[in-house]
Amino acid sequence: MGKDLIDKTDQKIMKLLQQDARMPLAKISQLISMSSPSVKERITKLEEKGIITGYRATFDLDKLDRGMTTFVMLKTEKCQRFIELCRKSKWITDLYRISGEYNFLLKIQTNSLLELKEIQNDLMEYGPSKSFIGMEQLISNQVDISYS
Amino acid sequence: MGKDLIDKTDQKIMKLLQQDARMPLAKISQLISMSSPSVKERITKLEEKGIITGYRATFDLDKLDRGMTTFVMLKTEKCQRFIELCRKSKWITDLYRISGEYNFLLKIQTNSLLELKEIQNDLMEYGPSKSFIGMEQLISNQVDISYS
DNA sequence: CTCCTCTTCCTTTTTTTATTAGGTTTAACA
DNA sequence: TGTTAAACCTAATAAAAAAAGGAAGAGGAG
Repeated sequence: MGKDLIDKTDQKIMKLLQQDARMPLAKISQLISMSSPSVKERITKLEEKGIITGYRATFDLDKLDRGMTTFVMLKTEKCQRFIELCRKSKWITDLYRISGEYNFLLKIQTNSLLELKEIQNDLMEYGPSKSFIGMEQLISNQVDISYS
Repeated sequence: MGKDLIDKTDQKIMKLLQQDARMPLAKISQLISMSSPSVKERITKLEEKGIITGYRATFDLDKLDRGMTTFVMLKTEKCQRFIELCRKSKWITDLYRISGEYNFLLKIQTNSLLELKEIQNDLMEYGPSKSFIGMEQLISNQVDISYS
């Protein structure tokens, strides 16, 4: 039925699109030695199969006054309400349900401790939590495509 | 000197490009009621200012046999060597230096516990660590652009 | 084996999109 | 008040994407 195999060529295309989602077909086709209609056909198939899920611009969070990263682990029983709160929050960029002592792991991007304090206040009522300030991002969402 | 102000229009453009980095200028220009050369000019400036840092394709990690997410917090004194190891690792997609009891926070994407076990072995020699399995990603890198 | 079908790729043509050129308006400021 | 710079526009040109049509090869069924 659903054979989602991707070959070496697909991998190369995906790698290029991961680096630059707006790279023209002509350039991709040149880099991997394949005609641009064929490249396009492969990309379309990868999209249809749901392997490529989208294309996003990335921003410099410092320049958007969101340079401060904080991770929070939190334990709560009011899960649905908590998730809603996170979705509405302008500062929470990532939310995971996790195993272990805590239920959730949040990534928060704020300008300063001021906003962070406000968020912490909101979170407090949901249960105990632990926070870590992110000092430096050394690797950022680098998915290695080779052999999948 | 470097006034990095972005206005309402820039925000709208950025929001659209965050949703779909490959949206044609014509569509953006229609959605925000501005001519496409003007839209292009703004995008170019946002890139030049370093506010827009890139465009990336996103993938379904399940379909790439990388569906399992694990977070590891680790304390080590061999920082440089540890960072090198992480950079070389095919499975580690994110690495942060953090404050507190642990030095580093890693995000690991594997197929199964098997690969995870191998990684844990490698990590062990660097120092004590704590792991959490990510059960579900509820919010994924959603940066709210409004008022920056 | 041989015909059929499906996939993948190609080249060529057409359509769409991006870029450039040139000009208008407005605001800031000497 | 004249000058400059920024931001926008329209129109023309250049570039890229999409569509059309077809060839080559792999695998299955008779």
